[in-house]
Amino acid sequence: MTMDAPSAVDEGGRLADDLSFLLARCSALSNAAGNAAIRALGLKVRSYSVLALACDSVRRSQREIAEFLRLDPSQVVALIDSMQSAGLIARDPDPRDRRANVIVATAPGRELFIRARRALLQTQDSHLRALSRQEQTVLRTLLQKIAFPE
Amino acid sequence: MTMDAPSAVDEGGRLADDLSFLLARCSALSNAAGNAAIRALGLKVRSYSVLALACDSVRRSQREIAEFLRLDPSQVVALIDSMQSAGLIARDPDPRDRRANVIVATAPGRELFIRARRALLQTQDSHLRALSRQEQTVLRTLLQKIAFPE
DNA sequence: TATTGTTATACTCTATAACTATA
DNA sequence: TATAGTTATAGAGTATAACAATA
Repeated sequence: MTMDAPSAVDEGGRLADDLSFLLARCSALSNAAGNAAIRALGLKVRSYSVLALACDSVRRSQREIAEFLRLDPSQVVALIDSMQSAGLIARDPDPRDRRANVIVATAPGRELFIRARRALLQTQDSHLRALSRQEQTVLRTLLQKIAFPE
Repeated sequence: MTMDAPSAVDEGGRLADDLSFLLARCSALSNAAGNAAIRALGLKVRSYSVLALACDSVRRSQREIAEFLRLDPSQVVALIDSMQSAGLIARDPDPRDRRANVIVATAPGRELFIRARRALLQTQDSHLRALSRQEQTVLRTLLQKIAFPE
């Protein structure tokens, strides 16, 4: 019993203890910092993510990119359009399924990705400086369990 | 050296290992599940968060709510308007600063909050079932360090 | 029949600037 | 001068349905 006993509604209901709220706030902070970090490169966190997948050795269709980034496939069309216009990625027809396009990064796209990744890592380090390396590893493992459940 | 050695770009650059991406994806999943869980109550995660703060024993101004939820103050106006029309919260003029409103929940608002919190906890339990209780506690602590740095 | 990419559309959310009344 | 709340508005993001080509 403290002097400032929380009300009945407060007990266990504090927003600051709510995992969903914390995820939302951390994600918003991270997204804002990330956008600022790569704005000079003409990228946002969203387009950077597409670029990262296009650089990955796993070749992915637009559909797979949409699922991975939790976007509607129709949204991915516009994203890919603009990045293709900018010469960062290309639509590679899938010979095994003529409906599908595999999204691959161009050489300039890969160079930009590497620069953007470097810029993001620097701000992440300053933004996540509240966590030790070990804590960051623990956080990564826990988030991956939620993000990609078996 | 595995048979499927990652490309040079892949090394250390996999999106699935990126804390910012993981935060975004977890937040998106959590937000979608949360919205579905309380849709029948006429709430979304956003309005639920406002309601939770209005129920808190700490009396907050619109400005403080905006900062806490990482929203622009102008967005909070519309949110509060609709929730006030629904009779869930009230604008309580701050006698010490006649510019400011303190946002407080009405009795129906508190009842709805309790029901919504119950609904959310149930889906959280199913959504976060990938984590043990102990892991959830660790995750909460780590996220709080990022969300509210000293 | 079902799926991939696409288009179109409407809706919500977000960001910005400006205004008022207070401080 | 600066701040709390408000208004207006343009832009970005989101959700939905429908379509052609292909499976």
